[in-house]
Amino acid sequence: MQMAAESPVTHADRTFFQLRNDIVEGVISAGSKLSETELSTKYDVSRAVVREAINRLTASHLVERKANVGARVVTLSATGLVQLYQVREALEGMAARLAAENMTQSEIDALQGLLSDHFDEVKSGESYYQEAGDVDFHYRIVLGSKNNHLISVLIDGLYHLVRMYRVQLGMAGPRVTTAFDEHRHVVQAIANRDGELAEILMRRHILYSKNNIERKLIQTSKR
Amino acid sequence: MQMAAESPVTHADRTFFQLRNDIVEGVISAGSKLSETELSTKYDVSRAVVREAINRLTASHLVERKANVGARVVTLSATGLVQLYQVREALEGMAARLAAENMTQSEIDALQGLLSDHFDEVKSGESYYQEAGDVDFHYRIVLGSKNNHLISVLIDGLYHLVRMYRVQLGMAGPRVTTAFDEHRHVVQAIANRDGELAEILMRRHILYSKNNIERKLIQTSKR
DNA sequence: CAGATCAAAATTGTCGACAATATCCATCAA
DNA sequence: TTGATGGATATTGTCGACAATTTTGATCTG
Repeated sequence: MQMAAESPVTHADRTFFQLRNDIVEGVISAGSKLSETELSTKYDVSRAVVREAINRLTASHLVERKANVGARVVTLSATGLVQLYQVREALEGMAARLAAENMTQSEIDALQGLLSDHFDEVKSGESYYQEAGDVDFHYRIVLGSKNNHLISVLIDGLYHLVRMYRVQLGMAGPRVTTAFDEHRHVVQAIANRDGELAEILMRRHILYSKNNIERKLIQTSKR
Repeated sequence: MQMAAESPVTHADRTFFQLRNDIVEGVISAGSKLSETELSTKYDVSRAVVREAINRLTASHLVERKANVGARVVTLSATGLVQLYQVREALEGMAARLAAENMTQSEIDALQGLLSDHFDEVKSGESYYQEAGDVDFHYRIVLGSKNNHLISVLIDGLYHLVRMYRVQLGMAGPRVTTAFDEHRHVVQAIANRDGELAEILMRRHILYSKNNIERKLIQTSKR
């Protein structure tokens, strides 16, 4: 999937992408303060562009800002994770419903092709699956909804937070084969143009997914 | 309802609120270009604060920005309206479900009180209802979800766009009494702590609501 | 020692100037 | 007339300096 390469055109763009990546990957740790001057020397740009980058991150819910005080990276928590997945369930459920109505036949074919590629990987045991494959699957369906609001809220916003949770909790986990089956059923419903079923299956898939990552979170906090 | 008075603390805040209001109310017309210098003289602040205000509006989907070109107020369209309501259906449906689980008993009591006040108004024929009452109803349920993502996406984001459509299409319309009944049923489900039903009813309410406003849009475009 | 007070230091907010880019418009060639 | 070219104009992007606010921490007081 030619992942709509986000190419920075302005300094603020570039700084925004770098900063976002550093936050998601944990290079800048969750809950830490973002000093404008410090970051401006680190990324070698003026404070103004750092400010703009931070403002954009605030819009993605990766950073919280208080007037006259400054910005902090969000802190990860169990309740935060649950709330995030509740929103995902609602939005991606709707996305699956709309995808069933709006995806072109060739897009559906491509989606099925993607799935059988994954199947081969899983069978031959390579399968790190989760990260690359799962993301790709969800992206295609969200884009297939053809709903701009849905697309931007999820892809520009929530997904980065989801990834932040995954990365920082060290998700490589199992859940490969069962998730694969769930994906297969969703695609089947979309291919049948059954939006109602696609929504139900997608919501359930995300619910399971939440339970899985939540279990990890609890394990981690016990250690 | 003590509507969490958004009080501007910084110039950028104030400019953001003013600009947002001017856009929603149609003082600055849909689709028009936002010149930074022009606005900075109009609101009597520097270009930097105008830029920040515009960036925030971009995050709320009220304006669109292109690098090195500038920002424009979004244009309203039938498909845009449909897409907006699809997202509302998903998010507010989930909000109603969560509200049924998470609202305190006193919050539910207050919500029922609000409804019977509205009932008196409707019966005595005052009833402009739609704007004030409807907004209040939806706000309470979204807040009752206790889900921060849901709250911010809807209240800081989509609702302003919804209002923009309503204002600019001159919605004062009928649909008062039937909407009232729909509200009543949703509240009943929440009072019964039946999240599943609350979600279904809320989704249907929003669907009807969309059909109603869509009809107006078609009428308007015919004129 | 706990808490209040206040000046110093650090950080964010705002501004005007300059640089980089896009847009406009007159000129020219086919 | 149409379309291309290139320079003038206007607009956005970036910067460093100053203003306003918060935070720090040293001193004083009970």
